[in-house]
Amino acid sequence: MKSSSSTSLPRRGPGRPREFDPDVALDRALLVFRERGYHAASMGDLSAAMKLTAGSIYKAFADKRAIFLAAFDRYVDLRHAQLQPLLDAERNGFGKLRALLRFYAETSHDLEGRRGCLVISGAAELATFDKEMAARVTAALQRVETLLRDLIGRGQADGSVPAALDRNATARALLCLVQGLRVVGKVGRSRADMIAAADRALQLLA
Amino acid sequence: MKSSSSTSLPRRGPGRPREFDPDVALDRALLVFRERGYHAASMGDLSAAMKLTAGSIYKAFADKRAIFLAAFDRYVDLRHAQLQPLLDAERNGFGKLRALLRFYAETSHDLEGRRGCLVISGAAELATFDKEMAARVTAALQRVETLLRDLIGRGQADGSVPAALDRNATARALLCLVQGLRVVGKVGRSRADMIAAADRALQLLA
DNA sequence: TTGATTAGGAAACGATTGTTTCCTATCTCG
DNA sequence: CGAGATAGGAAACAATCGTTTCCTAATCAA
Repeated sequence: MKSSSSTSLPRRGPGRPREFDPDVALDRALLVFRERGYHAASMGDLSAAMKLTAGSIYKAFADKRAIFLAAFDRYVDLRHAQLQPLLDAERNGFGKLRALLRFYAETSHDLEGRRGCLVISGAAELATFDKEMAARVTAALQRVETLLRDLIGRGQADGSVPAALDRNATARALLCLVQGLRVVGKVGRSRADMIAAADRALQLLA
Repeated sequence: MKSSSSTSLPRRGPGRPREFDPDVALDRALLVFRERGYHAASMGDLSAAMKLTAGSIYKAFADKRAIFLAAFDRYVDLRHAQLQPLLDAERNGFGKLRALLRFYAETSHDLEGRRGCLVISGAAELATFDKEMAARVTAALQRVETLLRDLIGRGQADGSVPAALDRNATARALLCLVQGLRVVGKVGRSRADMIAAADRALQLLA
């Protein structure tokens, strides 16, 4: 299937080669979707942000929905790519969990917080009547939940997290917490507020 | 200013009297907005759901945005009206907090969960470029946070919640948790999953 | 009654939407 | 080189959007 993820080769074949980097264009579209959501982002907005005419965009994407789906996938991948080194920098499970919660808090305040979360936009605007979109939202949430559960398990193995606590319920509760951080951060709270909330939630692991 | 909230009198004055109950119409519009969000809900959708022609709707509301704002206010009021008796049924602060978290969990699964939350829709779709909408979202979140903080304080007073814990940080963390329940519930998790997450979060008060 | 006023509703409105068309430019392949 | 194929981009496209108009119906004040 699609192996196109990031920095894939410009593709070899006949015809005039593409003059823009699809990932760069997608990063620009991503910002528009995050700020405006799906429906309020017009093709005009996307065209201006991507620095491409509508005609060129339609050569690369089937329709507006396809742009959003591609931006969505890229957004999810980028978030995890940004998070990973923060997790790697921590020694034990608890430290990694703290890093994860703080990552969400750090990206949920002020300017970066007001730029929204595509997962939440997709859930609110499209998931109800678009099964494929709903499946992607579910998968994106599941991915975070699984990561949380794995980190809890790791913490229990290395002794940094109490062995007694329910991994599944705790992972789900923390999943809700981080998604809530994104919601609350959309209307602009201070960094200190968000960090304090995340640190307070961390006490579920004490 | 507007004192129109619920079950206000049909208004006295000259001219043909209104034939529909604005609150009933608003309840119907509310469902459309919850399922589709703001932009994807067309006036045609609203007209059909409200059982009114567009012309009649525009007699009662300035524009589509005004319908959403009215539906938003009504949604927030209705949610608190549904929650209040559950709080009243509990004796101490901890019981009330448990009731609040479970109320969010109970309304965040399956059909009722897939119907979304207007606060989140408003935040994701409108708040970025509509200051008045952003203010309403902020106020709605603040109202829940304040309620949580008050209930924590009450619990600390009656001894059902540890006196040592940080009221502000805990209220904010629980606010994020319940908003996260609404996000996750949008793509349909089981009742058991949501209740378990809420109950697990409740251990922040132990 | 009569006049003023407002609601209900069908139809029409201009604007904007997402999308396509068409022409030119640039590449690969033989 | 020439044939085929694809990208870039301006302009045109049909459809849908939110909104208004206009006419009739129902009410209140006098």
